Amino acid sequence: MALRNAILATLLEGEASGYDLSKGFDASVANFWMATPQQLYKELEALAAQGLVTARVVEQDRRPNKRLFSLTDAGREALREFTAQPAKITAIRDELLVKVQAVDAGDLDAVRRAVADRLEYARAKLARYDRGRARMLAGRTEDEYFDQVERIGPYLTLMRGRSFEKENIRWAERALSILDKRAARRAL
Amino acid sequence: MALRNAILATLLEGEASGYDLSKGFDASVANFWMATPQQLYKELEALAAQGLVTARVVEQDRRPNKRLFSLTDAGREALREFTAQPAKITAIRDELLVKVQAVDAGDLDAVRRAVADRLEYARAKLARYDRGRARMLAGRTEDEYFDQVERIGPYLTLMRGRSFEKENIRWAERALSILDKRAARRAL
DNA sequence: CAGGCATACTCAAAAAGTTGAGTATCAGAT
DNA sequence: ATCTGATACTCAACTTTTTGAGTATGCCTG
Repeated sequence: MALRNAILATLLEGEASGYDLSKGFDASVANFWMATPQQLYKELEALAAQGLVTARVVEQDRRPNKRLFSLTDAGREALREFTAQPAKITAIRDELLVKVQAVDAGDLDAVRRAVADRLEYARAKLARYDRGRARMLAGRTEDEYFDQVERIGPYLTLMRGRSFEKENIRWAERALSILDKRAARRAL
Repeated sequence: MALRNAILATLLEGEASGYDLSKGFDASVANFWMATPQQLYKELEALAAQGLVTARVVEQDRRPNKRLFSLTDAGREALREFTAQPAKITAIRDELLVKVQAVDAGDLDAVRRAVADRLEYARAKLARYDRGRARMLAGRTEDEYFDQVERIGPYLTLMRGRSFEKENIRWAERALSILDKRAARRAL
C-alpha cells in the first residue's frame, strides 16, 4: 500500500517504465522507498488495473519495447488523499546496526569491514546526492530555487537522503576508530 | 531472519521477556530493528524451539507470570556467525518522505502537520537518547567510557539512533520553514 | 466503584516484501 | 567470435511483517 503511493509520487516527475523506476529513475523512488524490480512491475500492473496509472507502449529499435506509465486523474486524487492522512512513524531496521550491537560477542573484524563497506557506500551515495542537488539548483541558491520552481517535494526528499548519508559517514568514521581501538586492546 | 538476530543481540544485555522487548527494553531492540509485539513473541517461540534461547517462567504476584528468555551457547554462536556475514544495505522506507515528495500535488497543510508531528516525535526521542547516553557515560567522557566498559556495541548503536533523530530535527525544521513560505505564496 | 491503563500474553488472516530462476535483444569489449 | 553487461521484463515460491481481535489480572484515579 505504501509502495503504491511511492510510485504515484515518483510519477509526478513524469512518465516512467518499470525499468526506469527499478534503476533509481533519477534517484527518485529509491530516496524514500526502496523496492525490488519485481515488486515495482507487480505494483505498476496493479495500479494500471485500478486506473491510477495508464501505460503506453513505446516501440524502440535496438532495444526491447517498453511500457511507460503515467498518472491518471484518479491516480493524482489517490495521491492527494494519501498525503492528507497522518504518516506513521518510520521503522528503523538496519542490519548493520544489529551487527554493531552484537560486536562484543561477534566477529570484530567482520563487523569492522561491514562498517567500512557502509562508509564507502555512503560516500558514493552522498556524491550522487550532491550531483543531483547541483543539477536541481543549477547555480542558484536554495532560496532562489524555492522561489522559482513549481515543485519543492523532490528537493526536500533529496535533502533528507543527503543528510542521512552524511550522518552515516560521520557515524561510520567514529565507529571505525572506536572499533580499531578495541581491536588493538584485544590484541594485547 | 533479521529480527531473529536483533533479538539475540538484544539478549546480550541480559534476559528479557517478550513484553520487555516489545516495550523498548531500555530502548534496545527498537534502536535498530522495530517490530510489533506479536512478531517478537512468535520469534522468541521459534528461537526457543531451535535452542538458541531458553525460557524460564517467573511467577509474580499481583501481575501475570512472565517468561524470561536468555541466550544459550548455540544462540551466542548463531549471533557470532551472523556478525561474520556482510550486511546488506538498508532499505530506506519512510512514509513521511513519500508524502513530502508528493506535497506539490497533495494537501500542503496535512503534509506540514505530518512534518511537525515528526519533529515533535524526534525531539522526544532525542531526549530519551540523551538520557540513555548520560546513564551509560555516568559522568565519564566517551574515551574514558570506551576504556572502561566491556561492551561498545550498545553505545555505538545508541549514537547512530541519536544522530538520526538529530538530523530528523534539523531537516524537519528547515522543511517546515520552506513549506510555510510555500503556503504563504499559495495564499496570494 | 467504574473506567482506563499497565502487565503479559495468544491466535490467525492478509498484505507486503524477498529470493531465485527465467526470457530475449543488442552493444561493446576481449 | 564469444562473452559480459545493459535494457526490459515475467512468474512463482517463500518469508516477513502488518493488522485485528482476543484473554486475564491488578493498580490507580476520579
